[in-house]
Amino acid sequence: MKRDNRLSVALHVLLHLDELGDTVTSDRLGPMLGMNPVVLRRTFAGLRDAGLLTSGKGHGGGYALARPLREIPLSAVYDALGLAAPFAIAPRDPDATCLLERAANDHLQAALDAAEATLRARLDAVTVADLAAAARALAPAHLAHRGPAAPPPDPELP
Amino acid sequence: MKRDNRLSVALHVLLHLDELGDTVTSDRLGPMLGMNPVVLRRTFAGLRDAGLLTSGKGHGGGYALARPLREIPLSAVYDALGLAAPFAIAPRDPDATCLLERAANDHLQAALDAAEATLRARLDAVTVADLAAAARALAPAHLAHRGPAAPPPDPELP
DNA sequence: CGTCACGTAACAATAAAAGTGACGTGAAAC
DNA sequence: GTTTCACGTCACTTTTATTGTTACGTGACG
Repeated sequence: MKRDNRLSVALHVLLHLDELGDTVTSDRLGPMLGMNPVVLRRTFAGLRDAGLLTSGKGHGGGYALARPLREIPLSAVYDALGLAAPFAIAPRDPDATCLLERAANDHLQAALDAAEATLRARLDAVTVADLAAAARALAPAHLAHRGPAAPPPDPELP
Repeated sequence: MKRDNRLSVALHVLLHLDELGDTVTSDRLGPMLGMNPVVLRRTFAGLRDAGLLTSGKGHGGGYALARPLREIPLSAVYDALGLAAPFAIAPRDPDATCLLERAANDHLQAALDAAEATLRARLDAVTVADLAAAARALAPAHLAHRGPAAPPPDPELP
């Protein structure tokens, strides 16, 4: 089963954009992340359309944050990427005529919906700035120069 | 993103095995489900190893339930299939050296873990027999000949 | 002992994602 | 105004995962 890691990549990029505080080109970002620049540009299209980052052409062009990380909940990034569904499993035929299959699929779908709601609640409760703060907490010596750190987010909510 | 529907298929088969109350060969099941018999046998290997169904060779062989549906929570089927992870998204590199990436991946993984816990709780709370009851509730006229129906499971828990 | 059906391995076909090259467009630099 | 840069996007290739298919061994039943 192949898993999509665009969300992970997007968060990583947003954090680096904030750290650099500058516009960065996809040609620089590609090697940094070990990805093809074209693939990155494809991924960023959604983030740009969602207003999370800006893109500029020509000299001095590239990508930059459109707003502070504190105003970007993880769920906004999740939505911006337009991931069809977060699950690797799904009912075989949501509109099956067989009643037995229907009953199975209906309950399976309900369970998946509940799980997705949990995921979304988690992503809603944390901003990208919280991740930056968590990173600073991991290595206070190196990166403790970006303003007062917010209290590290509770790493394990109930 | 490709989604796995083996869980849906497995539940469907278990329900039909119960309805037929007999051993069924993969060559009969394949066309019924629009799947290749070999693929079904591959899928059933896990269910057999987990003790959910029995398989017999030769004349009169095929697959049959190893125990009543009431003793099979959906989570047992889920586990028996050995689905690596229920999610289509994942951190890009769980052991990243970049602290920013680490922070992002750690939180993403925690959110995914929470969602999986929700999914598992749902699958634990329902047995395959509950699905059969739900199917009977959908069409009381047709299939109401398999004993008294349990109350239909609450379709939307909090 | 012949047939049936599982269990598996090896291989082909298919499909999805990623990588690649090319080109148009707008913006800045010169 | 022309050159250079970098995005945006298309078309195409490569890669990888899953599924389908064929084949064959093994045990069970008649």
